[in-house]
Amino acid sequence: MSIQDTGSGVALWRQVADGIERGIADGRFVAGEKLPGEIEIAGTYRVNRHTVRRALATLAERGLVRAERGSGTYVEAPRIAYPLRSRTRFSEIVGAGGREPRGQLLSATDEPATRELARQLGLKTGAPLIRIEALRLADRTPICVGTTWLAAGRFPDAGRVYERVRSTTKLLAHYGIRDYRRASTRVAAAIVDATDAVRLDLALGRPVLVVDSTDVDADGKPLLTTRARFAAERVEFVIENS
Amino acid sequence: MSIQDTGSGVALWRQVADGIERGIADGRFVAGEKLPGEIEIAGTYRVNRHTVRRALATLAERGLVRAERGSGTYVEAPRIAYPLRSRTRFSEIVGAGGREPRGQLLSATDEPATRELARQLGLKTGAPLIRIEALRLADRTPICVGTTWLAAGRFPDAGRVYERVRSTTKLLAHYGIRDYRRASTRVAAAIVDATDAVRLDLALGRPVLVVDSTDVDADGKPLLTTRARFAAERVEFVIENS
DNA sequence: TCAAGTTGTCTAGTATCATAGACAACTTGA
DNA sequence: TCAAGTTGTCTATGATACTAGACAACTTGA
Repeated sequence: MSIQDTGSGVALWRQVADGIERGIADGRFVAGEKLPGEIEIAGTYRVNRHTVRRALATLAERGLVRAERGSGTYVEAPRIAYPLRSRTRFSEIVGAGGREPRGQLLSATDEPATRELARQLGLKTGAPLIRIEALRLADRTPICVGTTWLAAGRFPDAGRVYERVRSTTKLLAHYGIRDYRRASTRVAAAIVDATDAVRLDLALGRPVLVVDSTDVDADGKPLLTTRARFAAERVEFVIENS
Repeated sequence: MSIQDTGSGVALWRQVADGIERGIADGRFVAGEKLPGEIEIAGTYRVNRHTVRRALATLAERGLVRAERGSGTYVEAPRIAYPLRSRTRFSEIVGAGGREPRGQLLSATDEPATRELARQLGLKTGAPLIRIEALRLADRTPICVGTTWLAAGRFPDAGRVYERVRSTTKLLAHYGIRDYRRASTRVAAAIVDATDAVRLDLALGRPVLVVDSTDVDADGKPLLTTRARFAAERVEFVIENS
């Protein structure tokens, strides 16, 4: 691993951080596993413990590791590369990464359309909607919480259906919609709120990626609109420039 | 070119030096040509002139540029022409270019042969090997990092011997092997990894030439196999069609 | 309950990094 | 010869990097 003396123009903490990151990248440290203690790392790189702490701090800030006081520093799961395409299926993306996609219904309620929701769905303000809150996981790691609104008239009992199929794709198929595509996607970032923090198993103050999207059928008619909150430290979006 | 603020762990003078070196490497500055003045360089990178001077000083120390008081700073270093022959000696090649060849042992460890290594060395999978990591320089410029594997049975204590003689030729001579030749050579290219980048004093993202080769004795029996990573911007391979 | 081991936080000192300005020494071209 | 432009050297100041030591806060397992 051999670190260079100071004078190389690359800070020691950066060399240590790169070394650990490389260890994670090529599997020397597995996700969930405990890293060696700070004192031990300092020994192997022959630097001060504070220098190791600085390296770990940058890795923690980027979500690659997580420090637990009194216990140790643990490797976090690598981020899922999440392509944003016109055909975006959570199950396909997670499955492609060799992890098992899961869905979990949190709640299904009725509520009237706000003006903004009505506009996105091509309905009138106050039209009856079904609001579905769902948690999506890869294996046992929560990835995102999504709130989906559908017109109650077109998709009666959508909540109960979703509870059974646990997938948006299958939900729409149940109503005879074979194909759909993403009409628009907007991405923003925010700090997780207390409710989502519990659902996503995130510490308070951590960032989330907020994705607003509307799916339409083959004719371009709006089917549903979704606001999803992704745990930023577990996902990175990939935009393909085609 | 975009230089990062301080805090990235890479010193500004290093970023400037890398930028200029890159300019030389991909031909923006040609050998013999005058670089822009220090004040102008400072302007384009938005740093102090002293910072530029430090960057140029390291490049001068490595022989890439030469400063002439009152006149300017000029690009020196042409690439080393590195012939790939059946008799290939690093020390001879570098010495022929009027530069002093140096070798530096990075590590010497024991490890069992993988199937691939065993095949190349004519041994059984799992046979004990000695793995030597060495850095090779011309004057003070790192040229390549090589990982060499030898059969531990035939070359006991090879690590300690290499540390003393710092040359593959002399290492083999120590075991009574007067002559050897290259049996096979394969050349590939890759992006430098973080560890080699530090060793080769290369900026991240720069290409390396990866050379896999096996040396055999006069009878054609494999002696050692090597995977070397050459700083692509400092070397060009010459294949002589004879 | 306790000891050992871990991460978190604080103070302090030294070295390096980066900026700023001034002037000397030298080269080049008019 | 002279002016403009170049690199070389000096002093000075503040910010950052690295090391060192001590202790607090916490977790784990015996």
